[in-house]
Amino acid sequence: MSETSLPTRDRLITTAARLFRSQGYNGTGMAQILAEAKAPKGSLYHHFPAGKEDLALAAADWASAGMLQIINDSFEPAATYAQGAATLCHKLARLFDLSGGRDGCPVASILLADPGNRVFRDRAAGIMGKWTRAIAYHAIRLGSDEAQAEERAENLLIAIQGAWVLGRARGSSDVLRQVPARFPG
Amino acid sequence: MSETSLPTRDRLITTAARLFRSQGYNGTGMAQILAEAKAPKGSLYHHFPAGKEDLALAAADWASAGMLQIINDSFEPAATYAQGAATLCHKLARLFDLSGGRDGCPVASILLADPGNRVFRDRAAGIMGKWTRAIAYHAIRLGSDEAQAEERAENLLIAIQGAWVLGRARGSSDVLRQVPARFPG
DNA sequence: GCGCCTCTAGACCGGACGGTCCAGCCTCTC
DNA sequence: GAGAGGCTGGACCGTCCGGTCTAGAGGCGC
Repeated sequence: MSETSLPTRDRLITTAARLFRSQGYNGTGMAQILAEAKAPKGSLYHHFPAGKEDLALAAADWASAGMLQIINDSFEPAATYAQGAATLCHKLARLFDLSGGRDGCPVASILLADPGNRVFRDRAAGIMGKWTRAIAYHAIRLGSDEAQAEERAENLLIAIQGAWVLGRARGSSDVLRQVPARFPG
Repeated sequence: MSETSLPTRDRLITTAARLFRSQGYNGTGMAQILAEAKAPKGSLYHHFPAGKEDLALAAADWASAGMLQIINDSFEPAATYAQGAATLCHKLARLFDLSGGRDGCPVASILLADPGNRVFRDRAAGIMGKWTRAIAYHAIRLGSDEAQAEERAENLLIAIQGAWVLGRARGSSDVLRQVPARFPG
């Protein structure tokens, strides 16, 4: 965990993102976040006045940025859309394994715990929209027309989300690895 | 809620299943389940000695039986696999709308809150395996060979799970309704 | 040195959490 | 009618929850 050397605020965000992702928003207490981030309570409420919800939104945004990075890293060197999609699934499968076969979608686990929370839900929809647009952008760049690009991007995101759920249940990244073969569209 | 007239034990199971599904396992307190099921604490710990975990497993099993029923109801009258799959997605979309656009996979929301819990995770994997086998059974009945049936069933389950996640974020059943068109395989 | 402001440190709070316990009711059996 | 056992009702418990508050440490410009 190179989290250790970061400034307090970033340490809180990355630690919260990691814990929320594997234990869920409601399953993770502030005390644990504070302890693992080695930060006192005062600092947390200084940086995130609205408390847990503030921190969760920041953690989700941070996780989303990481996901966008992975999407771009996967598609940029790709010669075809299919190749980029395959690389993306492969990278996500590796990260899944690194988490001990536990971590699914970072945004879903943080922001979709209680869909009654409109702020969380809207943010989740916004973030996933960004992901779709990022994938669609590369699809167009790699030869798809606009309509097909949008469809491909959405299909890929649905498949990845489904694979994350099944993969968590089975504790295996196989589902994620099979996505490109199962859904070549 | 026709839950009201059921015997206490069943009232607890159905109420717990409903609340866990929309608020998550960790987001739902025993007090709320007890209040909405109109049952006293003593009864709960009489019927489910191990408490919340016991109740969650029973609720997941009950929800799984409901899902199997929907799968069978969808595929039995179908003339082709594609038709059965379309009916299934349509039925799930209707239920999704009835929940106010909130409820995703009942089993995932109950048993996958913390994948560190092996009992929960194994049960989730077992239940989803049942669903896959049920779908595959109908695929074979409707003309698929065994290998294709298994692949089709798994594909459909992945797509539905993904659509549940995206649908929750957007508060819309559209994703679920589009699954048959997006993933005809 | 001084005042200022950001950030740290942790004691403290009320309430909600899951769980225990037991007295008593109701029904079923003899 | 007596006794037994399944079930109910709810008081009660220790723990952990997210959040507040205040005292002061540390770096900055002047």
